[in-house]
Amino acid sequence: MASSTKERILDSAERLFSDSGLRMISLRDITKDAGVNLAAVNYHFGSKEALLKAVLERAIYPVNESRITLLDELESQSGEKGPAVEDILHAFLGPPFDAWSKAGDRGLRFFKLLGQIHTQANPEIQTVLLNQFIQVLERYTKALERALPNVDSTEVRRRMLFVNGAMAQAMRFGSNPGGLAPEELDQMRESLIRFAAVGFSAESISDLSLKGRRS
Amino acid sequence: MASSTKERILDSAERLFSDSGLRMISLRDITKDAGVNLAAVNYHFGSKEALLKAVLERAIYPVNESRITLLDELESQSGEKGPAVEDILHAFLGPPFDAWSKAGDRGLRFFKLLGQIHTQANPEIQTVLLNQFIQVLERYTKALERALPNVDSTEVRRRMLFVNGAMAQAMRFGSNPGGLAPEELDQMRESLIRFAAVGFSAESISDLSLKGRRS
DNA sequence: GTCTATATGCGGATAGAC
DNA sequence: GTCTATCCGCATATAGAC
Repeated sequence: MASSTKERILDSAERLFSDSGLRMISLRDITKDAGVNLAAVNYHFGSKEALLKAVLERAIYPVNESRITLLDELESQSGEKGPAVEDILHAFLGPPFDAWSKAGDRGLRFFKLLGQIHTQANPEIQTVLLNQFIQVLERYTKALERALPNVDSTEVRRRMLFVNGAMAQAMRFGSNPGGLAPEELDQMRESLIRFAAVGFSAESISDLSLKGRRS
Repeated sequence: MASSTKERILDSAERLFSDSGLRMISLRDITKDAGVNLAAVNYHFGSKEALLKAVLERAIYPVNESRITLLDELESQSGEKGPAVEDILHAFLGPPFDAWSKAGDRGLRFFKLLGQIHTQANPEIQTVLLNQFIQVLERYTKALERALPNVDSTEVRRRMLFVNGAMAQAMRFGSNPGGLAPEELDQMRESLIRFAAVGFSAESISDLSLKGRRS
């Protein structure tokens, strides 16, 4: 067989949840799309919520795993001063973009799905998700603090927030109807890394006034 | 009376939609929270979707309006070269932050609500929303292109995407339980403007390689 | 493991009295 | 304008035959 009932359910659920939200999609929608019986969901997963968890784990785990691996490699290869800002950001931003371009439709869906979770899922599921990501975020924040000894810690964390938001927005944009061609996707990634690296390396706020620099 | 039935419905709907999503919240939830009768929603607004539109218009219009006004002022006061990047970004990012700090709980809800719309609303509502915002975005993009003659147009648009995402993420973060103290909010805004201004002013991608700058 | 049939409840919307 | 009562459809979940 091409794929098992369980996998077909996961595929359909991932696609439909991502495109249209968690609550808008019924088990009937999913089972119809997957070409399986309605009762199969409860047989294989137990409930709609348990199905959502299974979808999440399958989709998200590989990206975070890859980010950790890449940072490990960077740190083992770098010298006393640790990896450079650009390299760190490349390791952080690369995997989601790679997932996007390599996995075709499935890759970009990952980010829509994150958005759906963030706005709709119950706290328990959000926590499961957040805990995984926080581990990654902490590792990267520490690496960046080391690479930027002149920027204070709370400022590094704020900037990491900005980078995350910028990345999510770029992904959402690319997943619109029409989408992005492969070379546009590459440009987007490089632009983002550059934008983030320059922003991260900025001096702290007090150095320059934000006004009166016209002409 | 403290507020009319219509206003109480709008207040409750805004809060509940923002916190928990559009589809998760029923008219029964809203009318119970507002302390009004279930049938009042259909009497005053006609349908759940019409209620959502009313909530949106009330929440979003003032911010975009304010952004346009501020840019008008900047441009009338600036000379031949037009406003500086920092000033433009200040005008773009200021109003949402002001709404946030001034309106108390209501201000921050605005951004959660945007997120809900983006992931859950039907295309018609998204389009209404987007059309308003696109006008603002176009005005600001043109101003930035003028201020950055050495950065090409598609790159300016990409960076505007990043700024939007960073802003949204900052807002979402601040709206978490615990939230941000007023002075932390100010720091967040200044950090974001600085981060964005520096990122915007970066040279185009080809100038520096992104690798091999370690040690 | 997979199906049909059904239990049970919540959803939006409305009719019609007051 | 506001209320109660109700229509009707769709949701999740499960029972039980095959």
